[in-house]
Amino acid sequence: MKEGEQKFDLDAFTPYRMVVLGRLMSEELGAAYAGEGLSIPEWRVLAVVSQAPAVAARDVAARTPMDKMAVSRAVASLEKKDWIRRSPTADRRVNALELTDEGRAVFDRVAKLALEFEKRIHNALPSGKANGFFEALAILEAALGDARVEAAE
Amino acid sequence: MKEGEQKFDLDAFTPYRMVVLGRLMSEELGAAYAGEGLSIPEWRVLAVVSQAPAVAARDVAARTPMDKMAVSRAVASLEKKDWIRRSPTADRRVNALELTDEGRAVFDRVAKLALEFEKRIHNALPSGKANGFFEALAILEAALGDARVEAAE
DNA sequence: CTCTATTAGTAACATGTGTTACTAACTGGC
DNA sequence: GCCAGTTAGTAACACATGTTACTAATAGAG
Repeated sequence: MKEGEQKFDLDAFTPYRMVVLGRLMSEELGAAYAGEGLSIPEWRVLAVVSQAPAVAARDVAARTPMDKMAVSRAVASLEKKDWIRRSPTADRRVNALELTDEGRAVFDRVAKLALEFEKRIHNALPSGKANGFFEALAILEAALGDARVEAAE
Repeated sequence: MKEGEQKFDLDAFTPYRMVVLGRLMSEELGAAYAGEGLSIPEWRVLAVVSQAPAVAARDVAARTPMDKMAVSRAVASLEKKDWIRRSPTADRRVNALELTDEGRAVFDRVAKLALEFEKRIHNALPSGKANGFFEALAILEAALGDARVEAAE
């Protein structure tokens, strides 16, 4: 190796590994999503709306890594399938979002598969390692999230 | 909660957290990539080619989560910028890929930033936690990768 | 040799995603 | 009340990405 040349092993690079692993997981789950005709943004919207009744689109954007445009698209698509209902609120710019019965049924089926998958992940990790892993995840989320907020100010 | 309704907290869902965290990291690094006019696929190609002299595009595809079309596009773009050179081989379908001097220089600068970022990640994790985290990553990669290969057979 | 099956790479199309800019609606100061 | 500034949501555009199908080249069976 000449002077100044960087040695670099992509396989040992953490951001790369995180992205690839996240992608592997998404692909696994893709079967569950796609089987119900759900995209990932749509699934995220359903997940947020299922927890809080009558949320607004902006709340979904605040609770997920989607911008308001992505939420808008997902909601429009979900409404077309009659899985979500929009109703007017006092603030006429805002629509309250709710699951329809059918939307709730779809969400329940996918959530069931998602929870099974989550269990598989936990089982794959030897007991004792799992806790450390999730703690480390939280630490990194906090470290990077903070850095990002600071940079935006 | 009515009968059969799933309780589901997106923030505690590991695939979601992995994807979001990977994305946060990519955004951090985006400054480094974009500062040099590099996209992520291009960066991956540079990283693979920097390690092995005269690899073929198919090898890049085999070593990364990119399909051959993604590699083709990244290589075409890198060649236009004169950061990669293609030379013919005995098999006339295949081109041997190599970094140009300028390509090597760009790669070295970005790799330097990437390694600094990697160090930041390690420093963010309390000593003792870091090893467990990377071991857990490897376990999950193996578990999911295998499942995926099986499914494809 | 030669004919079929496979492989490397790309073109063309469809789809998804990010970005900017806009409209309608609201808020708060005056 | 009224106007400047802000917010919710969407439209329109550019760009990136995935998918399918194709071409050229090679390998391998017979």
